Amino acid sequence: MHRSSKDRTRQKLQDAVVAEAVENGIAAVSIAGIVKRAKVSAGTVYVHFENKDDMLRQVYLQLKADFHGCLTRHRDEADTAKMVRHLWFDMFDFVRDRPQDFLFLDYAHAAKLLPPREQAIADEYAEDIAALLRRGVDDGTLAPMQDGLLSLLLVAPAMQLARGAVLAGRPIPPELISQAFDRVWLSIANP
Amino acid sequence: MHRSSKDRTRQKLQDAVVAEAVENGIAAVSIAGIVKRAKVSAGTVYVHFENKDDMLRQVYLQLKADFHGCLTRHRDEADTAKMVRHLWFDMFDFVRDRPQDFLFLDYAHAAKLLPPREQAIADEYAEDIAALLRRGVDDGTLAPMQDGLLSLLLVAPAMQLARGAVLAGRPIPPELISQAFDRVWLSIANP
DNA sequence: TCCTTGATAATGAATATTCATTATTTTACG
DNA sequence: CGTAAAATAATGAATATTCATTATCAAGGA
Repeated sequence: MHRSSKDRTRQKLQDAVVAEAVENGIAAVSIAGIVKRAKVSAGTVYVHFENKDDMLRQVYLQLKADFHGCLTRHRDEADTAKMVRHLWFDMFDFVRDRPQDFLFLDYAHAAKLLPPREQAIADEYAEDIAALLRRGVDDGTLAPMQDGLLSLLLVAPAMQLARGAVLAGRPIPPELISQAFDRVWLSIANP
Repeated sequence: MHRSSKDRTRQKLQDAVVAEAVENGIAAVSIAGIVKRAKVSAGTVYVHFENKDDMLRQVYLQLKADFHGCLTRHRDEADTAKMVRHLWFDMFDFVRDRPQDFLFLDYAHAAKLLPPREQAIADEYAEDIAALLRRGVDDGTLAPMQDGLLSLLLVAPAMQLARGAVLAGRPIPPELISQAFDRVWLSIANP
């Protein structure tokens, strides 16, 4: 099997999709642009994907899974305060290492790429984070509050901070990540 | 045949653009879909706008201005704590009154609709909010921190809360808005 | 030899845009 | 006033364009 070659082509396509989408917006991604960037011919796309929409969907789901895997790397950390800290910093590691992929996730969310069934899979990731945080409420580390509010207070500022930095094309200074976390912690901690 | 005044037709088109974009994603808005929804003929679009992209841009800029005007309605309130509270609750008023328009703004942001020149105009709104908050730092009400962090801590959770509620199609209970504000306030207030 | 990819061209369906015509409103002038 | 002319808005069928997709054939590597 010439498997490795096939995988590499797929990865080239995925990277090209991300780059095109980030540069011009998802609405403007075209097969022509993608194959030009990936240095691949048009027909090759249809060896790997059913069609353009399928390609966008698959890339999105793949990155979404990568991202969530990165965020929850330390889900087994018993000390909730530490676990939440890891969650925060791991997210910025992903953003530092794969800024384009991160932006694509951000854009794709607003582009209605997924049909309900697959959207439900994506939504489970958010629910998974919420469940992790509930552990913190149960053990008294985090303040009890309405469902979903906790993850919102934690995740929204992080995403916004990352988005801003990536768009501006500059790295996020570690001390800013740290400072932001300290402020956010004030809003979610159990006093 | 009955003719409505010019700006009534324009408004119908704008509403149709928003509705179509929110329903299927901005990538999928088509002239056909818009004119069907607005109950006007295809040619009418080109009476009001140069072309499809121009229409999307103008709608976006209009809504962006509306939204910012709503947020900063109480910019002259001398008591910064009160002013920030107003900012928060006025935003949710906008979301309650015009949920579709709000979602459109959210989607459009990720769709690279604007060329740099016009994007700069849109960016000034964020800078305006940041400036308002700096007043709060100067008078000791808000905690001093890195540039932009303050507005991020305030605005990101609000947007996320609103987005979630609108997508789920349910109104945001006032006490949730209030509770969220109290938590966010902990992260931005000067102790 | 078989599988994957590259290059190129052709197809056609979707859809953006044009424009001559019709409808309505506003203005000007008796 | 009343009404003709001018200005403006809207129409929608016709046209132009874009672009995803398919087809074909050649080449290269395991």
